[in-house]
Amino acid sequence: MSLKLLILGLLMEREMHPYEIRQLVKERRLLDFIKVRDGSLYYAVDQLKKDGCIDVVGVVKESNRPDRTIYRITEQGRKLFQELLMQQFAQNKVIEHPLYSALPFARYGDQARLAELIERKLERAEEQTARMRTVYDEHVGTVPKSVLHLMAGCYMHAKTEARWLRRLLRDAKEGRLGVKGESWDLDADDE
Amino acid sequence: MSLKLLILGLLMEREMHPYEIRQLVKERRLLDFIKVRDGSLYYAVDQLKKDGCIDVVGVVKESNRPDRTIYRITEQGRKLFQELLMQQFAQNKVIEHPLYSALPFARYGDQARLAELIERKLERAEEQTARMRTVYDEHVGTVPKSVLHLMAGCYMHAKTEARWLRRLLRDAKEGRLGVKGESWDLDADDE
DNA sequence: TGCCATATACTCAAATTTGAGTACAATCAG
DNA sequence: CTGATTGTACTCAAATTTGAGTATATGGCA
Repeated sequence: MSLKLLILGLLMEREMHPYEIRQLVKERRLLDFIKVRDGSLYYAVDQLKKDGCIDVVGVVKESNRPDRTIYRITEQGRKLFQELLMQQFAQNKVIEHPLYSALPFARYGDQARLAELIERKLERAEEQTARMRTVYDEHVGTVPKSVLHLMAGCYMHAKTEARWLRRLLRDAKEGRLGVKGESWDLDADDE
Repeated sequence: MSLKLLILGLLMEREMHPYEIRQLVKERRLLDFIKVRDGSLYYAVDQLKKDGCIDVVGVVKESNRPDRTIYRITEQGRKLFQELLMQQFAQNKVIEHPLYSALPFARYGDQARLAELIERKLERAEEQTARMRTVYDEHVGTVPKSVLHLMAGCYMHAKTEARWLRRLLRDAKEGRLGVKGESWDLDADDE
């Protein structure tokens, strides 16, 4: 599981408590690319502990803040880390877009309303494209190239989505979603 | 949940039993875009029944085949369908690539091995691009345009992934993943 | 005829994710 | 100085997904 990889990866750098992991993920802009819910985080940490991949180093009681349990990665954990890293690179599952399950039934919905929703999605995708571009530009030269690739990938995918939605919107606006249609040029860059 | 949308959408056409839904999804090539595990399918059907969105029409006992429970969509179900459809178009979550959680830690792994894995991923992405292109071409003129858009989206995303991986592979092969690197042209179409 | 693979039609426990809630502290505007 | 918001650090039940298993039947091949 990718969250375990994330936790172990950060613990390779130094000992941490779960909340600190959360903070670090945010700080490094990884939150823009990887979702981390509190529940999953603490669950994953518990699993890792149970499997002997991380150890409790100690509990810090700072005056009147809640206790913070600090963890360290073990030898076992380093092994799992390597496995998960390779696994993540080895697995080959096709990414699924939420619209994929909706599009086949688009003709049953109110066309005008759908066009509106698609328009909003397009706006978001364009914002996302711009944001990812900025994040990328801001990190050039300061982070390892693999991280740059991560940001680049996010930008490219966002841009592709925008391009996709732009055409979808055109057809939606003209109420063509339900009719059998001819081909268009999938590779054209018609922005 | 998108699986419920799928089930209700197919039941809009006619009454069916769960296994038939599975078959239909396969037949229409939707399986290429949407994953449907048996467990989830039967679970979702149970939920829909419990919520009164579908009714049991009857159980067919064909000689010595297992019984097939046939379901029909209810008025309630049609309402939920509309809701889910709109929800699916309205939701705006960024797609997450499995590599996103691995790339930040790529420098801790064996570089040669990673390059190999990336190469394999690239091959798969190229195959997927070609397959999706074929699926698209095969369906032009015979399916509603929204379905064509679905296939087009899948093709475009696969193509983008291949373009992304191609550059990643170049850096991985030269062991540059761990070093701080300069910018490259994200929009170039260097195939 | 015997054997194996595949198709049919599910079931189920275990793992994981989700989403909301808890409890206290600090900070800041009015 | 008071009330509202935000930050810290988790907890937990319920929903969902996963992956494997079950049981029967059919078709093909040797």
